[in-house]
Amino acid sequence: MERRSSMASVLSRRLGKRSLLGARVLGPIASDGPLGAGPPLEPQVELPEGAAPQPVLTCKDPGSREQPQELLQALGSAGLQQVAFQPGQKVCVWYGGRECTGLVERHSWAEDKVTVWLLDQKLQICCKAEEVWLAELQGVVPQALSPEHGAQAPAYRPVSRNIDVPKRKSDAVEMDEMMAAMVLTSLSCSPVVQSPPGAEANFSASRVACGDPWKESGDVSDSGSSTTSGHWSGSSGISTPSPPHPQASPKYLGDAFGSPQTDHGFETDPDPFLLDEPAPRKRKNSVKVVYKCLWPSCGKVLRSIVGIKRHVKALHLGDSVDSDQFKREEDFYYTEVQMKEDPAVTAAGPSAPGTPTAEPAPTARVTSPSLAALPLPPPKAQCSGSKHPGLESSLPSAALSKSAPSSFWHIQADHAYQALPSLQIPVSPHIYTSISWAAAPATASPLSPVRSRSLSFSEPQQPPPAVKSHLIVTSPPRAQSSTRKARGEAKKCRKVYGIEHRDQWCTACRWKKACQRFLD
DNA sequence: AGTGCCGGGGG
DNA sequence: CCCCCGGCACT
Repeated sequence: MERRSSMASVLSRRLGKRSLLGARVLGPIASDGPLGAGPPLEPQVELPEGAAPQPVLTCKDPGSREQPQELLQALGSAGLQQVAFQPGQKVCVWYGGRECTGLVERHSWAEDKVTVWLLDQKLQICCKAEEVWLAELQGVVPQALSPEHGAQAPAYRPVSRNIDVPKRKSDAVEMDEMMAAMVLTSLSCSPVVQSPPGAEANFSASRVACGDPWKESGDVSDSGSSTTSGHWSGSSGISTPSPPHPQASPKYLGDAFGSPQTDHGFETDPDPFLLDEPAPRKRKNSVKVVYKCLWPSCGKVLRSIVGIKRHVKALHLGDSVDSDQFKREEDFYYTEVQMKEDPAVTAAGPSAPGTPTAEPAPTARVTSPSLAALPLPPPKAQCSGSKHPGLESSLPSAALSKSAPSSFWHIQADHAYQALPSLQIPVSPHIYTSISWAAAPATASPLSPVRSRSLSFSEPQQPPPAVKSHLIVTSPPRAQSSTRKARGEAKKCRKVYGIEHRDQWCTACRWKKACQRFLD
């Protein structure tokens, strides 16, 4: 009745918005695969439009290469060689357990991060500068591994500095095993992991293994906040059973099994991790990076990776862990923390990062050396009164890792709808993932989440040659009123699960709201 | 016709 | 809040 009347006004209002949208500043972003069609948008920031065109966007790195002297120092302390990577440079990265070559997308000094386009993987990752080395430099090639990549040997690899790096016979399978082992290990031993058990479990090895199953665009970048809808459960192949959390929501489990596409075991929506620089990338120069030992009652803080590794290895791991499988285990026992200036780090001992005591996200950021991190249930979520308390708290990683297609993240994601800010979650002592739920409309982050592709959830479709990421328009005239999300090309719950399994949809979808699970 | 999702509305 | 749904923009 009156709805009608109000409708009118609403309508006009809506139209207004829509028309704006209709104008579609982001035209190209939506579906037009080809980027050409787009309006005369400026080259726009970090839009890695396809790896194809040489990515030399020299122009604008958001607040990057400025004058991070401090950082340099910090790095120096780490005893690492510091290189200024230029966009377009060919480099090697230790990613997913092996070296991958790629092109430098940009080098953010402030973060000491380098965004690299992995050619083989067709994805972009963001890692610490230390983990990247110029491909051209034929320097001290440490191990004799990467026989295959013989082409360019790493001139420098952080890890190998003190400790013999694992590089074994680059074997995908072995890699998996290794990862699995690591995961398990950290799962059972790691001090911090206790609370968020699902953690490592999710961190399935399979996705870490470079060049493999993890969908093409499985990028993992720790770059600030990445829009994420978090979800998906473990890997298909490996089901890391974690004894601790036996019971899962019968409901979800049930559904999971019943669900037709459960077989996939995971629903990846890699995009979330896409590289979207957190708008406020700028960091105070006073950032200090330290590495904290996460061993139970240790909490030692060192300023260099090498140092911390040595510490962990020597004091906690001992030499026993020698089988190459564990060589890099130290990685799991320390965490990198970037602090503003706070000398209080040391005191942080008690509240280990992995603990639910989520640290005030902004201050601490951690990156995993070379492992792809998976999103984890934000520890915070629990606090923020979510409705499935039981579920979340006892969310069995195991359970979800195998069949529940959406159980775990599903749940989390659902709440995401409720607008979670953006937090970083510890995935494992040393692996953090930052997630930020796109509650972005408000913040006019010019460079906001960019989703590139739709996750091929139930169809093994091959990724197009180049990962395309649509950039988010930053139309100068700030048409950021783009309230209505441009129709995503990604699959949404409905498509994925079908109406029959509506109960598996994310709540947002169920409520006919913007899908939070497969956001685009 | 089918979808995605904004704006509203009911309980 | 949680959940549903009319309706409209898009596909």
